[in-house]
Amino acid sequence: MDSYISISIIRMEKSYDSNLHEKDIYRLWEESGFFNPDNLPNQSGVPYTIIMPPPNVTGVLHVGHALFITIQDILIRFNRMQGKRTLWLPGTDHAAIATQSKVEKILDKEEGKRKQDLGREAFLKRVHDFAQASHDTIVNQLKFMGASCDWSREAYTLDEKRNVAVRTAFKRMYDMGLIYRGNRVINWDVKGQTTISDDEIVYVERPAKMYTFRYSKDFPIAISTTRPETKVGDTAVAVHPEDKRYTQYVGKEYALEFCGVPLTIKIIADESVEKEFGTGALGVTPAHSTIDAEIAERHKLPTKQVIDERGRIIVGGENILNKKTTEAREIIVEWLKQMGLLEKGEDIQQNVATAERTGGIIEPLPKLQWFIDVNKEFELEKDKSGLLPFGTTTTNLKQLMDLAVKPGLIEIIPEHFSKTYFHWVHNLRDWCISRQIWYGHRIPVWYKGDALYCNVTPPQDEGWEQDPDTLDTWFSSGLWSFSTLGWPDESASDFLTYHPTDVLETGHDILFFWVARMILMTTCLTGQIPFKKVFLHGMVRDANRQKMSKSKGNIIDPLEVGKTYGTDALRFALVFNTAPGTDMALAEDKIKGMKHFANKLWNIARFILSNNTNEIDITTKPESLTNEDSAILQSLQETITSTTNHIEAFRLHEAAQSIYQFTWHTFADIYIEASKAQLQDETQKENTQKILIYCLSTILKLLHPFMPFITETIYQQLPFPSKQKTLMIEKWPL
RNA sequence: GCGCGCUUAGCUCAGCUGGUUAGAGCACCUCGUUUACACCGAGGGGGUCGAGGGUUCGAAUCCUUCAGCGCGCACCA
Repeated sequence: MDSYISISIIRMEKSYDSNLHEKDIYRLWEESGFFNPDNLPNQSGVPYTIIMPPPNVTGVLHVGHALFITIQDILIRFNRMQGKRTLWLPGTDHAAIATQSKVEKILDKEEGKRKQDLGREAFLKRVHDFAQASHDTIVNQLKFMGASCDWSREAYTLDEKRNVAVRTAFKRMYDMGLIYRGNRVINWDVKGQTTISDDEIVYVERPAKMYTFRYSKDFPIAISTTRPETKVGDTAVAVHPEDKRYTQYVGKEYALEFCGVPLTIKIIADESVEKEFGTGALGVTPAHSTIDAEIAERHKLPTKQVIDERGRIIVGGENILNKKTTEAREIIVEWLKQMGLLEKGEDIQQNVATAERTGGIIEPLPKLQWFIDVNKEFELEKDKSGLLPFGTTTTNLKQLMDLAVKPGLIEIIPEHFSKTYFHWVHNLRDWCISRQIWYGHRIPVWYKGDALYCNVTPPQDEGWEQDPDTLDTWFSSGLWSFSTLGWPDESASDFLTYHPTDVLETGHDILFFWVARMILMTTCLTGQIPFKKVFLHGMVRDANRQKMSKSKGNIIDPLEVGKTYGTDALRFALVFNTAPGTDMALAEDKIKGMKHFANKLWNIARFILSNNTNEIDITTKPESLTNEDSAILQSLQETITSTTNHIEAFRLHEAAQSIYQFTWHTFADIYIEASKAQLQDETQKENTQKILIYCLSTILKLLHPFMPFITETIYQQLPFPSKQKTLMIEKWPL
């Protein structure tokens, strides 16, 4: 019986206990240096790059982060084992508005102070400290999840190198005429006291009242609105050109007094007006509606701002002056009633624009801001990726974004998301990039009187003042694929070696925010595509398909379940039975089931290693196979092929399924059971031992990208004298 | 209004270019402690693949209509 007991088994507990191994294993990997592609044995290998979507430094990682870490780590480990020079570059995102408002909240709650009480510099120090602490937590969590990223290249969207990239990008695009400063109607977040982009708006359905009235008794047309208070800023009434009810009035101008405010209203005809809506006549408020501003531009109408940044009325007599919009509304409605001008007040459902971050109402108002012009024609100097049709060099940003996504350039997976992408691109308007917040990249523009100076470095002479605004966080995120690789130094070896990157893996919810902006910035500034594939994952929901949120109490904390069931079990549960791009339901039971699988593997290894397989010469092939031997070897070969094909086609769920089924229900259930008899037969014993150990080591390799910790732990127990220092760089089986 | 997606076993979902009796995990039922594992093994029940129509030798898979659910974008005067 002695022969069944070996040294190996003594070092393997009866049931796999992840907490005994994971930390040591991660340290082993880090010390090996192989996270850094410069240290990989095969320096002539083809590069393979993923730049990590930087998590916001606003808190701790949630299970959604756990999902992206898992998916990217699988792709990275798979490609590394295939001998590629594999780089997974990690980083974190300063997330300007999100981080600043988080610190503002803490400041208010804990000290009852506002940021102005501290001043710009002291406040920024607070934000910086918060971001640093948050960053450290995130890094530890990434390591906990087993992320095999190259920490020596770690980047932060607001560090010095990225700042140089941002200033350079701004300067170049300014010189190309793609960045301009203009007074336009923007989305003003009254609560957050900043502009935001169109994509940061969330529409919330609310009940509202739609009023139908005339400006004055003499005015011939009634109009409808939910916002009577803005009507003090009207400069026209627009009707449809073919609306016979009103043709007689078109072109006429009326001077009148509306609630104490003198107005000059011109009646115009514009195609954009719907005859059927309301009275078929639209009161045009050029200063406080994007649509109206466009009409005003077409008809050369004057713009009159009547609401300011505090969301208060700035015209009129004491009755409305300085009042909040909602208060002014009531006053004006009351006035309309008294004057007998109000014809109707109906209850309707209305979509109100709110700011994604603060939840505050968006007040459209005119403001001098910085924009990226998406329609302006320019010369694309170096078209390295072959974006433009042969022979052409002029383009615009919208067209570039359109051209970049197609077979041979950028491929979006799942494919149907490319439709969503094109739809967004085609409807894109100029992107407002300046923000009135303190935390972020300061706009590299200085003013002295009427003079404006834009450059990467400040002007040398006295008296210049820098623009107080910062840039939209997505401006710097848009540079992420190349600002992390040494750009603006285009001869930097990382940039030359690893760009364009291979895969961008991220959630489909930030397709516009981020993916599209990266394509815009990268094609424009480098003439290259940023990545070859965009691999989108879905949202992680709870077992009942509900969104996870603190208030619902249904949050699964990756660290907590990782400690209970093992990180490998969590990782496997996240990809098992989950198709790309679709939302997934994650129940704790599922993770538990995957823990059982890990334990199964553990015991398979214990069984094999306790059968003296450490004395077996695995360099020679087994001979005279039994039926069971042939069957398992063939099945293993099929598993290798299908797993490889599935991963290459981004079907990680199928790959996981394939390994799971083979390991448990073919290898363990059938072959190991058969081997028990074969091991008793002296003529078959050695062959069987060889096959067992061969299958085990192959399973470890196939499974390693998915379950790196347990596979490495077992690998370290294998008897091969010729094995690699870590399983991480073993050769992927063929 | 425009667009996208989903509807397959009790639950959560796979099913890649149409091809043998439609799969997995969990749950359920029966039996079982044997060189690893009860976090296990052997066996089992359970689906007219949302509904109708069509293409095809053959459809969960392709086309079409409809219904329900979810999401995105736009409008919202």
